[in-house]
Amino acid sequence: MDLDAGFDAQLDKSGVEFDERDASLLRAIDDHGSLNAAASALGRSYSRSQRRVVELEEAFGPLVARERGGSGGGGSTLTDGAHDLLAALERLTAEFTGVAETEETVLDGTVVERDGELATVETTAGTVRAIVPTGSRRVRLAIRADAVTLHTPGALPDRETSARNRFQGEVTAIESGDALARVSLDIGTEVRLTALVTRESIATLALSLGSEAIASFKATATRAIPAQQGTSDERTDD
Amino acid sequence: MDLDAGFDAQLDKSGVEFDERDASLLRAIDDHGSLNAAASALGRSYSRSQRRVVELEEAFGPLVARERGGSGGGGSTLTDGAHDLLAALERLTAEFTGVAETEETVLDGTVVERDGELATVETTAGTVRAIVPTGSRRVRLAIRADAVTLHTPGALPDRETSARNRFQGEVTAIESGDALARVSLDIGTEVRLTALVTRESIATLALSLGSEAIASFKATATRAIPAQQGTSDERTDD
DNA sequence: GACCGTTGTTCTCTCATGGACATAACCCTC
DNA sequence: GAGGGTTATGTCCATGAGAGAACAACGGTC
Repeated sequence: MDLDAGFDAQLDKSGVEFDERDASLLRAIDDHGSLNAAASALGRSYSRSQRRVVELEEAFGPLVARERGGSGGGGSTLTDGAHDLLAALERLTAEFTGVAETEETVLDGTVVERDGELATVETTAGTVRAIVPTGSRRVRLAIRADAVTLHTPGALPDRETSARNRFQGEVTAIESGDALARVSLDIGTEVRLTALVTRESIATLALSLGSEAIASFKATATRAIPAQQGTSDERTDD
Repeated sequence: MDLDAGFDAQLDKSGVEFDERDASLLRAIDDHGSLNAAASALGRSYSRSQRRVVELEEAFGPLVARERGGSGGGGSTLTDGAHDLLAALERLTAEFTGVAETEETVLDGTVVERDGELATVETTAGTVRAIVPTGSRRVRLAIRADAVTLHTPGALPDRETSARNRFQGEVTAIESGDALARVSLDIGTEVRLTALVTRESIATLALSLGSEAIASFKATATRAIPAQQGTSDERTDD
C-alpha cells in the first residue's frame, strides 16, 4: 500500500489555531520587514493577512510590532513571542514528521492489570507494559521502530535499566540504508518486531541474519489504542 | 504557556486525503448498515456523503459494499479495506496524540560530521548522534522524554547496546503521577534533560533527588530541525 | 404488479473563506 | 505643506463546501 501518512500540525490557545499557514505569514513578515510586502510575496491579500494577525494576537499576545508612518512609511517586525511560537510549531512539525515516517510494529493484546495510565498487556508475544487509555480491555499496541533498542543476548542487566519490555528473537531481515538500517526480529509472532538502528550499531552488535538479539523498549514509549471491535465479538469489559 | 499542541491526521493516496471526518462517516455506515442512515445520523446530507464515498473509493479501492433494492431496500457494509484504513488512521492518530502530549528536551548544536541522514552534532551537553535533514549546519535537537532510558551509573555496557547517546547527570526533580514519573537530569546545560519513566523504574533504579543517573537515547529517536536564526546573532555560516 | 427503503444523480440555495479594491489614518522626509 | 509607503478598515465578488430537495433506478417482499 503506497499510503502516505500526513498531518496538519497546529498550536491551539484560547480556541485559536496557529498553523503552518500562519507560520509562513509570520516568517514572510520577518523576511520582508512589512506586513504589506509579506502578503504580496505570499500572493495573499493584505486585508486578510492583517486581520489574521490581529486575530492571532488576541489569543497569543503581541506577535508583530507594527509601525506606520515614518521614513519608508513604516514596517513590521516580529516580537520574541512570535519567534517562540514559530519555533514551537517547527518543533512540533518535526516531531510529527518523525512519527509519520517511522514504521511501527503492531501487537494485539488484552489488559490484565492496570495502575493508573500504565497497564500490563498480555499479547501473543508476551506481556508488555504500556500506556493505555482507561476503559479499554482489548487494545492494540503500536511500537515505533525508532523506540526499540537492540542488545546482545545476556548483556542486558535485568534490574538496572528503566526499559523493561524485552523480547529475544532471531534476526530475519536487515535492510540497510546510507547510515540507518531496519532490523526485523522474529519474536514468536506472525508480525516481526522491527527496530531502526544505525549501521554502526549493527556492526558493534555483530548482527547478521539468523543471529539472536534482544529488543527492548520502554513502557512509556508504547502507546495503546482501543482495539476496534469490528471483527471481534467481545464487549464484556467495564 | 497554556499552549495546546493539536493536529489533524490524514492518510494520503493518489492525492486524496482520508481524514477523521471520512473515518467517522465509514464508522457510521458500519454502525447503521446503510449510507443513508449514516449520513442522517451524522447530520450530513446524503448526496455529499455518497459522493465522498465514491471519491474515496477512486483512490483507496472498494470501501463500501452497496446493495440497493431487496428486502428493506438494501444497505451498505464496509469492506475489509475500509476496516484496514480505519485501523491505520486510528493508529496514526494514537501516535500523534502521544507526540502531542509528550514533553521534550531541546538542545541547540552544530553538525560536525555527516553520514547520509545521520549526523554527529556538537551541543553544549556533548556530542549527540541524530537524524538530521540534509543542508543544515546549525540545528536544534528535540529529545522526547519517553525516548530517554535511565540507567544506574556503571551498569551500562559500553559496546553492547544500540543506544549510544549517553549523558550522566544528577537528578534535580522527580514529579510522580499515578504510575508514571518525570525525572529531570542536570547534564551540565541550562535546560534539564527530562525522562518519562514508570514509578516502578524509579524504585528499582533507586533514584532520588541528588542521585546520579545515566540517560541514554537512540540516535534514530533524536530528530533535528534547522535552527532558526531569529534570536541568535550568528549569520556567519553558509 | 404494487410497495418500500435503499442507492445514485442532479439541481439550487446558503454559508464561509479569501482575494480585489477603495479609503482613511499615520508619520517621517524633503 | 506635499509626498510616500505603511498600517488599519470596510465593501464587493469569486470560489468551494455542504445542506436540502427532487427524481430515477433497483430488487426484494407482499
